[in-house]
This record gives sequence, structure tokens and C-alpha cells, in this order.
Amino acid sequence: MALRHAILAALLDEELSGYQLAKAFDTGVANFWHALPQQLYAELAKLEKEGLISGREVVQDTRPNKRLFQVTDAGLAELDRFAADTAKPSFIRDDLLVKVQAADHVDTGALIAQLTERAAFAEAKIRLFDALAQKMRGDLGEEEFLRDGERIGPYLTCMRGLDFERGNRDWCRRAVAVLRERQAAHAQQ
Amino acid sequence: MALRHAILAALLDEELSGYQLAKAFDTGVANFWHALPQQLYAELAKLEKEGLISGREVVQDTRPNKRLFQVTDAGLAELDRFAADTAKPSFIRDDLLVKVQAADHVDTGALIAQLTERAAFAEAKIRLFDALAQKMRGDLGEEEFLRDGERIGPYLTCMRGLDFERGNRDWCRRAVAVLRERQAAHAQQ
DNA sequence: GGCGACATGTAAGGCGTTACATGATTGC
DNA sequence: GCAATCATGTAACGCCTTACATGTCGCC
Repeated sequence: MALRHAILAALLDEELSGYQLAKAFDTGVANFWHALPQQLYAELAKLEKEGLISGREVVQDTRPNKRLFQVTDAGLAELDRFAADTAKPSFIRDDLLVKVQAADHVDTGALIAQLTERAAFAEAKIRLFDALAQKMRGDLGEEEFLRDGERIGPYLTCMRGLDFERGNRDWCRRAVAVLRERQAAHAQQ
Repeated sequence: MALRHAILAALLDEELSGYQLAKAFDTGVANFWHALPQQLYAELAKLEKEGLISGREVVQDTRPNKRLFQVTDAGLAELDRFAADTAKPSFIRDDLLVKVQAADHVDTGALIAQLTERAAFAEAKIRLFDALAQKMRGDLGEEEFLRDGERIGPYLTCMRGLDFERGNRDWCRRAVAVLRERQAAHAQQ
């Protein structure tokens, strides 16, 4: 049940509406969790009902009104309790890896196309995370920021996201190169 | 619905029983997917019913009998169809990242303990994957194997697993170092 | 006799995905 | 007028997790 804790963690920095949260969790700014809008609206309702967050209506002239949520003391306590719990190990679960596992038995062309697309996707995320990290540390160097900065949690998770996507990109490119070379060798026979 | 395809991919190399599959999917040899025994037994039953795998009873003297499964032609076709489908992007979803995101608001000691444990877990997986990769490529060098080897799919996924766990380990160690230094600085105030 | 490995499941409940639904405002 | 963005949901289905259940064999 980490979704609720992910939401609480996301609301630590600023008040957000469901819609704003959804954008953050969907478009990859969520370097530490992923969720769809529907999940978020449902969980926000639950969290408010349980008193872990509190919402306030914000009336807007030009746009539909919205509700901004912030973490309550009870929410902070719950987050602390969660952090002290033993964490489960995390596992990779990726369609693309399954396909590559079967690479010797399936259509190579389709695989190459998907690996290429994934590499581009990873590259886009890298740029995003890079910009985000730079924005967070401001004028400070990384070492300096991590020593003296106020809020380093998001920076650390951003670094993990960056490295993960770099790994993704590089692996995809390598796999494409390998598959292409084998394709060429096969054609020559 | 990638579990079934993960099973098919795992059965490409050798006939396996549900129990053997479960070990592979559970203990981390599964570098491309993760699943619990219950899921596997249920999915194996479905797959057999649908004709994508076929099982044969193996009578054993010293141990309980078991059923070994292999992929049918229909199973291979299904796997090929799956591989041609556009893949969804994969996301990190990790309790530990949520906790680190909230690092500035929760107990640092508990976090350090969990990061240390995770680093050790990752290190163990690295050794496992390393040994597996070495076994797969045999006497050949990596470049040579990837060019001429018979079955490179599992090797490529193993490489991704290796890199992922290295990233995990290094990030955990870095985070621990950062948190420790800040703890020390805080104590001096 | 008990523990650990082998071997295979059922059942309940929670979490995530897909599809559907509604309505206002800004910009082309 | 139409599409995109803002803003918030409901419903159905399926996958994943947790707990429970059963039985054999080898070893200490």
C-alpha cells in the first residue's frame, strides 16, 4: 500500500490539486512512483476521509475551481511509520525485457523498432530529470547541495531516476546494435 | 498481461515444472520478470488449457511426481504476436524510493538501515547475474558470444539485470553516505 | 520425530489498468 | 466550431499479494 505514501511524499513540498498531482505522477516528474489520475482521485478521497490530508477549495475565475491538498500531522506520522517499516525488495517488471528474453524466437525487426523507441523515451526522461536536478540544486554544486541543502529527498530520488533511464537508454542501444549485426550476418549466409 | 508471455519465454530454453519455474521467478534468476508460485501455477493451468503449453507427467521415485511443461507451436505464435505489439513504457515503483523522497521528514536511522540492507541485496543479485552471464557465454568473450552465440536473449536481459542492480547498489551507498554526513553535521550544531 | 526441500494448489482482498463520463475555458 | 487544457470522477476487470491448505521424501 505505497500509493498513499507516495502521495503524501509528493505533497510534502507544496499543496497540489488532484489534477496537478496526476500530471506529476504521469509525465515522469514522478521519479519515485507512477500512478494514473483515477487512482489518485480515489486515493485522495480516502486520505482526506482518514484525516491524513486536508483539502481546501480554491475558486478560480478563468478556470474550473480546484481543491488543493496538504499533509496533516496525522499524515506526517503515517509517513514516518511507513518509512520505519521494512521495505520489500523491488523487481524489474518490463514487457520489453520479456520480448528480448525471447529475442531468438521472435521477429527481430519489431524488436529493434521497440528498443529504438524505448531509447528515445529514456532520453527524453533523462533531459527532464537533468533539468529538474539542476533546478533543485540551484547555484550550488552537487556535493555542496547534498551537504547543506534543505530538501534532499527529491534530489536523491531524481538521481536514481536519472541513472535508471541512462541504463535503459544505453542497454536499448546496445541491444539494437547486437541485433542489427546478427541480422546482417544472417543475411549474408 | 505479460506474465503468460514471461512464462512462455522462460520455457523456451528448457522444460520446467511449476516448482522449478517458481524458484527461477522468485529467487532473482528471473532477470526479466518476477512472480510468486501461486500466480505461476494458476497461469500454467490456463496456458495448458489454451494449448499454448503442453505438460507431461514425470514419475519420480525419490520425490513427488511433477509435470514438466514445454511451449507448443501455438505458444510460440502467441509469443511472436506479443513481441510485435507496441510495448508500454516501464516505470520504477519502489517503496524505498518513496521513503527517500520523504527523507527530510522521517527518521534517518531507519532509512539508513534499509538502504544498507538493499545495497547488500543488490550486491547478492549482482554476483548471481555475473555468474549466470559467465556460464552462458562459456569460453567466448562477450563480443564474440553476442555475435555468434545461439541464444542471446537471456544474455541481454541478464546484462540489463546486472546494470540495474549495480545502479541500485551504488545509489543506496551514495544515499547512505549523504544521510550519514548530514546526521553528523546536525549533531554538531 | 521434526525440519527443510520438493511439489501443487485455493481463496480473499487490494492495487492497477482500461474504458467511460462530465463540464468549463482558451486559442486557432 | 473544434481541439487542447483544466478539473474531477465512476465502473469493470484483471493482475498481484497475502494467507491458507495438503502431502511426500530425505536427513539429522
